[in-house]
Amino acid sequence: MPIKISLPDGSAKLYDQPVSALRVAEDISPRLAEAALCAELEGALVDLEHIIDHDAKLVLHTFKTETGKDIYWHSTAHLMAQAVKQLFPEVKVTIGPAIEQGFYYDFDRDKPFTEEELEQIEERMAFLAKQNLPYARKEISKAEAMEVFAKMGEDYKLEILGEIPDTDVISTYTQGDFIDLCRGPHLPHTGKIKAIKLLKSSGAYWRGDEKNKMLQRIYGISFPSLKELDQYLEFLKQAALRDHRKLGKDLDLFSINEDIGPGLVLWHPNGAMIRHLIETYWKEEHLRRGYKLVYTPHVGRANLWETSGHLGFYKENMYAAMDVEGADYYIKPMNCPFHIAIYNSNLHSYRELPIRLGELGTVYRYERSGVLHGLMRVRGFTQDDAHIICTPDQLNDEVEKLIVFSLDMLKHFGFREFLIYLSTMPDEAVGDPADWDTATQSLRASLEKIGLEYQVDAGGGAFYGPKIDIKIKDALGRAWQCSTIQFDFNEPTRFNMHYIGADNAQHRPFMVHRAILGSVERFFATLLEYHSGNLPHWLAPVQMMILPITEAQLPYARKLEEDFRLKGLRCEVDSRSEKIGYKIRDAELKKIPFMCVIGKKEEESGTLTLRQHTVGDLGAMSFEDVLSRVLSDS
RNA sequence: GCUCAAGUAGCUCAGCAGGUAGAGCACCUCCUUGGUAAGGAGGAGGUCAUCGGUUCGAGUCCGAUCUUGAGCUCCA
Repeated sequence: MPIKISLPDGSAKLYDQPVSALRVAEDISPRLAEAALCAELEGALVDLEHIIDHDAKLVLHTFKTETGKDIYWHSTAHLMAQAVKQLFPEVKVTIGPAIEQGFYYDFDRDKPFTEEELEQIEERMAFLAKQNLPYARKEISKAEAMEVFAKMGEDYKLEILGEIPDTDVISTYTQGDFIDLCRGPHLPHTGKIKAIKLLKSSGAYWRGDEKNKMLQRIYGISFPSLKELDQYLEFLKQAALRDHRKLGKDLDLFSINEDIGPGLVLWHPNGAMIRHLIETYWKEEHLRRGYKLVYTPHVGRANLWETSGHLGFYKENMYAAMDVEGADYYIKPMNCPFHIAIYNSNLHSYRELPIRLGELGTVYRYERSGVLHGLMRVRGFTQDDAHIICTPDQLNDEVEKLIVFSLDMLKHFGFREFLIYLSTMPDEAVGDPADWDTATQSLRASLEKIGLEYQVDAGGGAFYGPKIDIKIKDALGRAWQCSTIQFDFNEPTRFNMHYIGADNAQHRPFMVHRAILGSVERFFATLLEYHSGNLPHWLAPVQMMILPITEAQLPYARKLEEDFRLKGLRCEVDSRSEKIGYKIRDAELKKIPFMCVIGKKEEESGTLTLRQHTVGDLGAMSFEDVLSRVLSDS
């Protein structure tokens, strides 16, 4: 009875006796056999050496698939551990997984690895790679494994082994003189690893717990060719140029001042203009969708925060109380208690619901000094916050509208790729688990109805309710949370919120917290990085620079400036006594979307010559043409 | 908060066998009035993050503090 191996393209191969995955690859094409890194058999990942002895679906992974990259980098991590053990035998190995871009391995060592040592390790890795050492899998019992790693003094491996059930089969992978506890699979041999770069080293706690010992982590990346490595290093270089902290300085958008305090942002005129444009658009969109805008204070009495539960659940993120005539006041870390107070200031009928209260509310949270990062992570920031108070049967509809609203708004700013997460009940939570389940299902149903791909973050919800988060990526591909839609079981009860139902009885409303941009600061940073500072022209602080060729055109330039401004265009005149090339260069570096060159010709013919940032000369056109072109949204 | 690294003019950086600071750009003045990414000359600008120590003498060595960066942990 032949063995039938089904392939992803729908075809199949028949074999009379068991074959290795590699053999199947060879039979498909020699090139595939060369490129193949590991195999997936009926959804389970296995080595290429794995012998297939029954009918099965087979997928071969190369460096082109995520799984292929994963295996490739994981094997490189093992190679790094081998090199480190050879060079520094006293070091203990711990764990070394593949990550989104590369891999790391944590080592227990007294002192950090220096740059020179990283180079040494990198060289040793290249040397070992060239030897084509096979990654040999071996399955042993837990007892045997304990003995092997105890003999080597690898305490961390023993700790990991200790948590594996006694009956499980343990696998080890050995390449050359290095043996590691590992589930696998791995590359067939080290020779597949052609280009290696160790990027940085830093401290990392064992198992990510700051109570544990700090280990030395080395990050690296590898590729099947030098060309791909060079491309990646070039990408890192380009990403650094798009860093919002650099752009913020270059374009004079914002600063953070040591004397004022870390994590506290100063918005310069150009940055403030962009923020104003974002916020104006935000307000208009919210009014269009039935939101009511509110304003609330920055501080509130201790009693308020006790009622809300923040002093119980959120105190470590709040700043110390300030004394006002003997009463404690806290600066707000969230806006919700204030919005609830507005709701509670009146009696509400079910006919009024849903009520949607929105505010660009500035909050202050204590963040540990080590986590601050440009505008991405600060101590004072403005949330585009809103609270939706609705009846239980309005919930699904509201959540759905919210998801659509969020995506629409993010798309309007140019974003196209989103990571969506559904976060469920954490260990420490308030509310009835049955309610949690209902709300979580509602969030899930909305996501599925709209047809969005999402990941479940089990236990990642807030203490007060489950949530949907939408993240967007920065220049380096790091994801930052923007939109968040959070269900709240906590505060409606604590603040005794209610509405009068059709039955003339009091009912508890449902409440949803939500932010679309997240924080204006973080959103602004991701926006800058996404567009490399070349903002869509509706967001540019200066949309057009008027450049007179000589001082003789200055009066005409001033007149145009005024005319354009009256039409709602943000423009300025570069009146310096410099050559046109110099003024163009300057406007280009400032990433101003349009330049309007005014010379003798233009003044006499009444036309304008337009130039677009990064595009170049667009030729002569009329005042109206320039206007419509510059004011268009795209 | 933890580990490591760094902090010199508005910006980017040089200076480090310890002998009281330098470049380019930006800025100001003057000359030049020039058609699509830098015209020329001159000038001004720094208690070398802060505080303390070692030394005849410290940007340079040591310590503490503050801030920044890369991670860890945590989050909008």
